[in-house]
Amino acid sequence: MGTGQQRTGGTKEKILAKSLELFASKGFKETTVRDIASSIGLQQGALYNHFKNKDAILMALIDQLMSSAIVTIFEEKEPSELYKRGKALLANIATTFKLLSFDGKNEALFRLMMQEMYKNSDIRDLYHEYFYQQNIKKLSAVFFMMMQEEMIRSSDPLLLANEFLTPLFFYQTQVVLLKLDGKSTSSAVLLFEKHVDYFWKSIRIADKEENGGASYG
Amino acid sequence: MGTGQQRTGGTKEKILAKSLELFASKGFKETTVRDIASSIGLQQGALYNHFKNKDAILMALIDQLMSSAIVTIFEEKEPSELYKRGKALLANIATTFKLLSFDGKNEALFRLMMQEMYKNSDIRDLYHEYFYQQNIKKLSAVFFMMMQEEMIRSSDPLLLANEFLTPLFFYQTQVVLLKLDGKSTSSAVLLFEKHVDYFWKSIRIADKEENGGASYG
DNA sequence: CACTTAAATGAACGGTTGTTCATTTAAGTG
DNA sequence: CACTTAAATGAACAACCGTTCATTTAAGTG
Repeated sequence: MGTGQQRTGGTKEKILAKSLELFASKGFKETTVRDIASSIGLQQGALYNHFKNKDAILMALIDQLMSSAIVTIFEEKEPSELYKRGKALLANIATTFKLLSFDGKNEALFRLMMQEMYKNSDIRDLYHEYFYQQNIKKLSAVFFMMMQEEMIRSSDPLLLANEFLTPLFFYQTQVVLLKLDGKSTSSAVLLFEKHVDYFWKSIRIADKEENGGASYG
Repeated sequence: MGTGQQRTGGTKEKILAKSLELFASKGFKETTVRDIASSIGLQQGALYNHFKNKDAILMALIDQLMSSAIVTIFEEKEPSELYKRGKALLANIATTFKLLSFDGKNEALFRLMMQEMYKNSDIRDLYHEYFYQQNIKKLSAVFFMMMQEEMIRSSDPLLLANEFLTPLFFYQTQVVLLKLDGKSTSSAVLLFEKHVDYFWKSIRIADKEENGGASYG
């Protein structure tokens, strides 16, 4: 007894994966336990060997969301290291946002979060704390250091962080929505890079005109 | 016969108003016909004298959404008139966004749209066409004229329109979410105005230094 | 082999859902 | 007044929901 034998063929993981897909595309309430079970070739009752109830499946997915790539935009380094990379850091963040919209699992987690946020205060807190606040704070710390080093014009770091991340978040949403209808995402995708260029040009200290010249004249 | 006598005490409107409230806070599927009926002191069956079924209520609300203030950010004037107002126009748009988050009905329509967008392609189309595309196009026309008149630096008008509207949309969402938890919206609200200042400063042609000086030195 | 036990079955349960409908109520019309 | 008709009632229905459970299956262990 108590040897904790593992006999599972990964059913629990299958349940989570299929539930995520279904919750993301139909919504939590609209997805029935029978939907989930039949999507992996089981009877409804079998699910209750792996989860206490339907809500427990959602909670397990929320846990996944918290440690997912969605909420960890930055690499593991500290702001005091990150700021040195300048525009390349911003470009990297933008690319991360862009790729997340095209990774199946992250996209589903994103859609789940967006839909249930308005009903579920746990998801709302998670969105606020991890998805928004944490990234905003870290990025404003980066901008603060860039200002001290006179890489960028000095202004409100928190505002700058919002100005930079906010459009990325919006474009990410746009891409996800466009994909739902099978529409082209190319023009939305272009905006990711255009935003980085535009943003960096508007904040950098234009001493050296590092690459492209001024766009007017 | 056929005189079309109106005997109603506005029940149909009550149904729509209460349904909107309930759909926005609990979701469409989660709201029962009995919820709606009892919220206006009726029995469930009475609703079917006014709407064919539950879906018809949602569709009626979608029609309201289409003509609501949410999707008509601009005044009725043409871009060739609007552009002359310069920064004041942008400030006005930002204020409109801000106020919409505090108007009960518009806020509810917004929440309904955000929740059901991912499941309902009608709402998704409406969001894309009216809420996003229409405003983006009109604003880029305005920016284009501002460039021709050398009020602002010349660049991609479509990009500029996105750069301006996108943060406003995000802040609007933030305010709505914060209000759901009864949290303070003051710092989010501040960002509306900060954004206008920051944005205008970064695009205007800095010939005359119209008000605030450069922020570094 | 016998024994244990995680996992799957499938019927069954109580509750809730959207919807229907015969009936009643009450307001407008001549 | 009598007549018409929109609106409200409240019980009822069939379908569907999440969940339970006695039972079976099958894999690991000694």
